[in-house]
Amino acid sequence: MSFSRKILDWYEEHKRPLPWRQTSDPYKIWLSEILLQQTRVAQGLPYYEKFITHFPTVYDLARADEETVLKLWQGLGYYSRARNLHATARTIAEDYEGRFPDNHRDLMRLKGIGDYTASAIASISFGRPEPVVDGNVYRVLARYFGVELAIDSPKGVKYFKELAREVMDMEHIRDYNQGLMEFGALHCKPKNPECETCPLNNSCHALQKGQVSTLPVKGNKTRVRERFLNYLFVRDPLNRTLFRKREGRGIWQNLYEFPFVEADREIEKAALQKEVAISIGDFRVKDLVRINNNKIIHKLSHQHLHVNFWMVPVDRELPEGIPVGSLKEYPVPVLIADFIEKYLVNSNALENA
DNA sequence: AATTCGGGGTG
DNA sequence: CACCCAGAATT
Repeated sequence: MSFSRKILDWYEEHKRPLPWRQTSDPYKIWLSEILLQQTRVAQGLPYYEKFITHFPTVYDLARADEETVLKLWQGLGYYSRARNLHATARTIAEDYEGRFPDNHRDLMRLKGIGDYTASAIASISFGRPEPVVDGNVYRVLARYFGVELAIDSPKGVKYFKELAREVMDMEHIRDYNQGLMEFGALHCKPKNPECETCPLNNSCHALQKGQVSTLPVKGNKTRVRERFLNYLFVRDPLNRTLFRKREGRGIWQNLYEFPFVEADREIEKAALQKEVAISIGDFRVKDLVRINNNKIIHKLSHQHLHVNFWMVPVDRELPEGIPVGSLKEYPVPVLIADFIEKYLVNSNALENA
């Protein structure tokens, strides 16, 4: 039996009943694919339900404010996906009469849609014979065919894409593509793959050669940057505070946060007090008080954020102040959401600080 | 060709 | 702790 036939049979027996598998509506397929980029099904699933409920059609999403979209996306990470999702919804509504392109080339022109996602939508929604190559597919193909090229090298990317095209079943492309990914996610797992019960175990190259634990091969390892952030919870007599949209490049673009002082190392209270006196301008700043008792190290893929939150009481009303009670309405990074929840909602922790 | 975009689950 | 996740965009 062929490779693709075994994948299809396995999928028929083991597939999970996920909501985007009940339809071929390109809007829903597209939404699910954007949500699931670099994201596990279990983590993305509740967000899919939320988005479909709030935005049943692409027009509903196009009509929304970006801030509303970011708020719904809050907690999922890689927020450029949300911004691009919103931008593409508007493109589809305004320039495409609400209909998604039905082929790989035209899908690729839309923001947030790269080679993988274009192939996924073209095949799953429109039945086009396009192979998908995600992290799961890299693993299954590398092991089964014994490919030792690094999956994150240009040669590797090209080779795996061509290999995937050669072995796909274009007659059953919807189930084949989803089945191959599902097989990688549930059976041919990164660690402890279940080779004993694998339908491919009599012809898997890695299994015969003892390479299951060394394939696939990956090249670049990520370097982590250490950063030191001091967030300022400036509070005026009316319990208003300063809250700003994060602009420019870098993490958390267009999300909200408190003003902050960044240093190249852990900063002392006296030095910070000096900085704060400058940045708050002519406001009289009383004593700074560190709010968090324990060290906060917020870990991202490429950054370790060493964070302190400081109470900065000021003696008169802030013209740009926002009521503390309304902070929860803004889209914020998890780090800020956790702070608000811990110190500003269940608030007695703050009074003890 | 390398880096940089989050956050959470896993072993 | 390191690794991984239905990758894309930028440099």
